[in-house]
Amino acid sequence: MPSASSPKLRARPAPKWRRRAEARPEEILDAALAEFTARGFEAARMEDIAKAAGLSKAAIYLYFPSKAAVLEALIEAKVGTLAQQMETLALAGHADPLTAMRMIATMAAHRLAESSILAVPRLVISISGRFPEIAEYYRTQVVEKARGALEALIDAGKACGGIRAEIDTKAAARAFIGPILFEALWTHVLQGETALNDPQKLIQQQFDILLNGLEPRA
Amino acid sequence: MPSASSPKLRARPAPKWRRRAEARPEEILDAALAEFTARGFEAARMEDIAKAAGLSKAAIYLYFPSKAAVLEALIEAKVGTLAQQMETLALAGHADPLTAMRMIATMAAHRLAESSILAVPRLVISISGRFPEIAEYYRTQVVEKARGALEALIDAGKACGGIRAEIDTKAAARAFIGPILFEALWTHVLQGETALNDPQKLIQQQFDILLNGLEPRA
Amino acid sequence: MPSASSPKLRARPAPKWRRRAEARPEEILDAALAEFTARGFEAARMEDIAKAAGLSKAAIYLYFPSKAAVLEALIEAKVGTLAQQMETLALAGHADPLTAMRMIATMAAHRLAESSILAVPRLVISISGRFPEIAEYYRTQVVEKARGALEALIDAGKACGGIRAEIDTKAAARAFIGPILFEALWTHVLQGETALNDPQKLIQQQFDILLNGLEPRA
Amino acid sequence: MPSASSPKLRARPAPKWRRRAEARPEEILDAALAEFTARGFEAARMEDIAKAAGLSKAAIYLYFPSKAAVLEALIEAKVGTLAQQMETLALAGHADPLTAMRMIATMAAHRLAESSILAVPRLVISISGRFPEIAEYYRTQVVEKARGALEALIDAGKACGGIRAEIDTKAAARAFIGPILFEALWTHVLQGETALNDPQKLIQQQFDILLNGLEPRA
DNA sequence: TATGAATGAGTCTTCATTCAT
DNA sequence: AATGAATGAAGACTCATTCAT
Repeated sequence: MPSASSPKLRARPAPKWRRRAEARPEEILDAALAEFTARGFEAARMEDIAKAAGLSKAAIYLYFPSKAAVLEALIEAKVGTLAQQMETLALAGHADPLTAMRMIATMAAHRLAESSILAVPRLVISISGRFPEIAEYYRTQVVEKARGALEALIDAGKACGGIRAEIDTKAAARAFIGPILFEALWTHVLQGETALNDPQKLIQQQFDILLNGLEPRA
Repeated sequence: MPSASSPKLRARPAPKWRRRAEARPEEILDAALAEFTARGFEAARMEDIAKAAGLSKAAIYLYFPSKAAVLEALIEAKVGTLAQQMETLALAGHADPLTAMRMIATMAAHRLAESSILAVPRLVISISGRFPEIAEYYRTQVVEKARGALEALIDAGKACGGIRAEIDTKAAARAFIGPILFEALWTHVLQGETALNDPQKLIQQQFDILLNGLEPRA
Repeated sequence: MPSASSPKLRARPAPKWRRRAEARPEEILDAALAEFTARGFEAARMEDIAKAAGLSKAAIYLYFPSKAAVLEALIEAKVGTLAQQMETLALAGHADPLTAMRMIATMAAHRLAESSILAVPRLVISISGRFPEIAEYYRTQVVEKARGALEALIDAGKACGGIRAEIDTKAAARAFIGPILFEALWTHVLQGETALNDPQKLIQQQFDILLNGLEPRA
Repeated sequence: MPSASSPKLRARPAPKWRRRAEARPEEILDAALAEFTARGFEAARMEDIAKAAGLSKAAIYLYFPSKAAVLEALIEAKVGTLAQQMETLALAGHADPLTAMRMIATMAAHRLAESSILAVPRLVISISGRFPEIAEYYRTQVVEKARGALEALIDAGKACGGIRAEIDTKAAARAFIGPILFEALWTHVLQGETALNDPQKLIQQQFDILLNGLEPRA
């Protein structure tokens, strides 16, 4: 993460104390995520974050040098977990790529039903104007990795004949991810009625189209 | 799925002296959109909006009672143009639904290449936490309408045999919209390298998958 | 009235136009009195005064150079009427001073029942901190005149034997005015239950005490 | 009928650094009283109050949520002291009611000579239009209590024969309080020449009239 | 480590006042 | 004589951040 790239984000001086520094920061970040997504980065108040984390406002500054630093650390932390999960998943399924894709989609659909899962990407979208480096970081660390893994899967599918060879890999990845993403935004951001409450069926339908296409087969 | 390219999105150079008062609100909204998307709603300063619109800070309050009211009016105004465009488009193509869909997608891909097009939906996403009613308004007035129109098109396609009858309409709409939306977010929010600079090809590939599916035909 | 005594009150330049200047100003002053007493001088908005007077905000400035000038003119106007009324009254009754006093008190009690009557003195009290010259002007032009007239009456009463000669004139005036004033403040400012709704009785009781004293006569 | 001379009405020189937080609210209220009475509630600036109290503007908001809240707290605080003083005084003198009344009047006259004493009632009058509840609060907590105590005294006087039985108690109270109140307003609000600089004589004269009446005894 | 107290630098909002018409 | 439009200056209130303890 480009931690000092933003000119207003001073690098935090490696602190000497940081004793219980393993427990506290995480609590703070959790609280911050909640506040940031509820009210937006600017509108979120350090005091509320502190209260939610069970600290005093001033104590946050023992762990993070500024509000922006909290945001950065927050993204960084969430990204860590995510990225590796994805790679594992994708690598797991080179044997039978299509089955692997269906598993991935099912899992994704399940997790996207919980609204907290979308919190981070939503936050990233909302602050992307003010913190482009964070958006970029998220893209490279999360989305691009996931995309890469998915594309590898699709290539594997093409290799073993489950997927037509002439298909553009990027387009296929997009066709796979896009609908799920759309449903997630629709549900959690725009608060529309969701198809996510029956993930099994959602994925079933999606895969039918994805694999067989809209047109009737000859 | 986006939006009338307001030709005034860039604020015009502030004129030295007063002009027709009827133009003012629109100028203010254009300036506001620019500031809101650049910095976020909270971080945008009324003074900057005013300056960009060529007015004094206080003058904005002659037209809108508060910052939040500017936001609301902004969304409302943009939504107005959008919604009707969409319906027109969709209704236009019941004769040959599949061709119509391809046209719509091509047009969308073209327009999404301009980054200003995504400004409003992005703004909606970023403020959806603080102003859920606005998000809902946007959903019902824009997204739901567009979705409805598209679903009608798909139903027409099913009726005339161009689309398999057993396909779920909602899923098909999702499969159509999702990838385009994903590419737009990818490009403008996450700033990844875009496929949008060759919209023709993008749509070509997308439709190939959408119509024929990933699997080889028997 | 010390019209330019306050350094912040510029003397208004004798205007050339002032054509319908006889009707408008009075309407403005009436509206101003209402707003000033309802909200206080500072909190009263020129726009509300204008609206109440049936003009545009800007039009007030054709008649008065500033908000403070409106206040001054207002006091000046109200004082004019009051002062002469009082003198007339007092002079009228040198023949039978005690009867005259009773008449004055009765009339005062009647008029003080209307809450609008107290509006000006109340306003004077409330702005006395910020505009000491106005307070002084009011004292000299109204209260001192009234007091003078009343003291003359009391002196006349002493001369004709209706009032004990050894009584201090100022103290007698105070004893006469004070209770009425108190009742008025009590009623209109502090909103207590009033004795003013039976002015006849009020004055009866007051005069009994005033003339005969609290102690039993020998 | 006024009030405990708060010895801190003049703001103390602001100390360089923090002191006991418990003292702060009181300091703020003292400073606020000074500013409110000098300029009026609306015209008084929070910054000036803060400066006078030796704090920053923002610090006031640690203790009071708004300017109006400062006003309310101010009145409440001053009222607290006052009310109990009055009751004590009045109860003290049931043995010899007339002597007690003379003592009360003397004390009142003495205290009214200090201009700070009238500050609170004056403030109450000036804001009564905008904050009627405060005026009412002041009436019930202060004026009505004082009046009640005084009326009890007068009733006691009637019972022991020092005051004529047929006299209306309320009227007598008014006749007692009114002149003192008038002199106070006259002196401190209208800035007339005062009789208060010889309180002894003032009370002497007042009581002569009050007890014996204006008319010569037979 | 932790915090209560404090503040400087803003931001929205209001309003008396001006001016072109 | 009148006003719709505009603004400069000001004020209440907020909040990230600091500091003494």
